This record gives sequence, structure tokens and C-alpha cells, in this order.
Amino acid sequence: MDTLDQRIISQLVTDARASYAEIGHAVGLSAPAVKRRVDKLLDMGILRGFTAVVDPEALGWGTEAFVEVHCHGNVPTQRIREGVEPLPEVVGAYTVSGPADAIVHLRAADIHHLETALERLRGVEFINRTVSTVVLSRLLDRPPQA
Amino acid sequence: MDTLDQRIISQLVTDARASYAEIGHAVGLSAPAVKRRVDKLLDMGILRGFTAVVDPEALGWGTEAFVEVHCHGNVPTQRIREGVEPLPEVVGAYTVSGPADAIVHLRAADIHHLETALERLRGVEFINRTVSTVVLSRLLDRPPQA
DNA sequence: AGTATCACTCAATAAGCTTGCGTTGCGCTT
DNA sequence: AAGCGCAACGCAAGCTTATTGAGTGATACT
Repeated sequence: MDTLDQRIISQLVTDARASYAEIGHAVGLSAPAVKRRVDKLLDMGILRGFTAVVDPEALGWGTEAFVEVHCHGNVPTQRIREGVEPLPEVVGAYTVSGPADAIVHLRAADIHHLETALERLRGVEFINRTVSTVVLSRLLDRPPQA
Repeated sequence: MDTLDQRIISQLVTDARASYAEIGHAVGLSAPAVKRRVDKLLDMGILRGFTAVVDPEALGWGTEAFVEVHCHGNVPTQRIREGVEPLPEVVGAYTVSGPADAIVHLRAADIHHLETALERLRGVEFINRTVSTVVLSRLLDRPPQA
């Protein structure tokens, strides 16, 4: 995991479908050398995989919200994960410091869909109370250090 | 934009480096047909591009926080965007309903780095007050409808 | 000094991309 | 009802890229 690896990763974050030759040219290596490093990074779990960046609006996922989740008593983080993971509208979930126990990031087709997703979230047994903050507009949404 | 396109997108979200032939096999099309559809989706902006999924821990971006931003008076969303965009630690920013004006998602190497990023965020001229919520653990982080 | 290890380049083959071309299905006009 | 134009498809050819093996040089350890 040296500076060469980091530059390769940075290239892949910018364009995950770039050819190994292109990446190699950018970082000063041959194509096979790049492939071997990428394979190793995947093996080590530093690279988790490759994904497409989709315009959520275009696909009809235009509405999102951040939800503070307050639980009944002490709930282990693992159980929180298991509780929210089945909801397809959940795109992110984090345990946090402060008064709330967790923050859940919801993405839905519209306000009505968001409402039903929230209802299902509140239906999770250990969840006591939720405080929702609806997103009005997405200003920025990018990978780190791109 | 039909169901075939959606299935192609779903394949690409799962693995952005899959070959057109693989995708075609999964959705019942030939490789050239898939390529033409992908090109069109890119043209239309429905597909924004392809990126690598990196383990943030491994790259030394293990600490993150959500920050409620409160502005001085009325600030247009565009100016908020311009204000936070230069900070590399900002991975997401949203204007929201409720008492706060915006929510900013920060990602930093460690607590100290997070602190300096917060200071720089608070240094943005129109920002009045911030309320930070530090992430203790990431439970879930996934693309929608994967 | 010798040697093991590691990562690289080069080269060759296999796989995949990309484009032109002919075909088909569908809606619209004549 | 036949003809036309459009849009999308599959096939095939030529070209590019991926992938593997083999050889080489640098580094570090014995």
C-alpha cells in the first residue's frame, strides 16, 4: 500500500472502467503491473468493488431524508444494523455520538414513499422515536479525495 | 428508459467492470446492444460514470461526522454549495427542512483532522453556527436498490 | 558474496470492445 | 393493405485490452 497504489485507486475512483493501460500511463506503470496491484487491492479488501454512479432523480429516487433514531434502552449496534438493513430505502446507517443512537439515510421515490418507509422504520421493534430531516436539494455528493 | 435499461444499470451498480457480454447474458441482450444502451444512458446523464468503492478505513479516512449548518440570514443554496465545495473533507451536502439550513457530511482521517475540517467549515463567511454529530460506526453504506 | 523475494517489463494468447451492415418489428401515412 | 421511416437488434470483422508465463533487475537478509 504505497503512493502508487493510492494513485491507482484515485484513477479508479475517477473512472472505474478505465483500461489498465490508461491507468498505467497515468501512474507510470505497465498494464500488467497495474492489474496485479488492483487484484491485490481487491484481495486485501482495500478496494471493495466497482459501481456505477446513477442520477437518483432519473431513476425515480428523488426524495431523501436523514433520520435520527432513538432506541428503547441499550441496543447493540449489530442489532441496529440487522433492524435497518432489510429496508431497501436505507442507503446509509451510522451509530453516532450525541442524544440520538443512530442516523439513518433514507432514499425514496417521493414524499409518500418516504412516509411509508419511515413508518416501516418506526415499526422496527427496538426503535422508540425518530426525528426526520427531509432533504430539499442535494448540493454535493462525491467520493472522498477525488 | 425501459425495464431493460434498469436491469443493465442494476448490473453496473453491482459490478461496474463487468464486460458487456456478461451484462448482456444477465439481461438477455447481445454485447453490442448493451454497449449502445450504456452509451445512451451516459449521454442522457442517467448514468453519471463509474467509480471504485474504497474501504475508507484502509485509506485512512476512518472518521466521519454529520454537521448541521445554520447560516446568517437567507443564503441561496447555490452559495452554500460554493462555500462547502472547496473543502475536500466534504463528501455530501444537502439543504434540508427543519431548523438547520443544511447538513454536511464530513470524512476525515482522524478526530484531529475532523476538528480542523470543522474549523475551516465554520470559517465559511455565511455560516453562523454548526452542530456536529460524530459517527461512531458505519452500519451500512450502499447504493440504492442494489 | 550468495540467495531469496518481490515487483517490474516484455511477449503471446485469449477475451472483450467497437463499428458497419443487414434484418426485424412497429407505428404512421398514403 | 401496402409502403415507409424509425429504432433497436444480432452478427461478424478488425482492433484494442486483459491475462498469463517467463525473464530481469533491485533490495534485503543470511
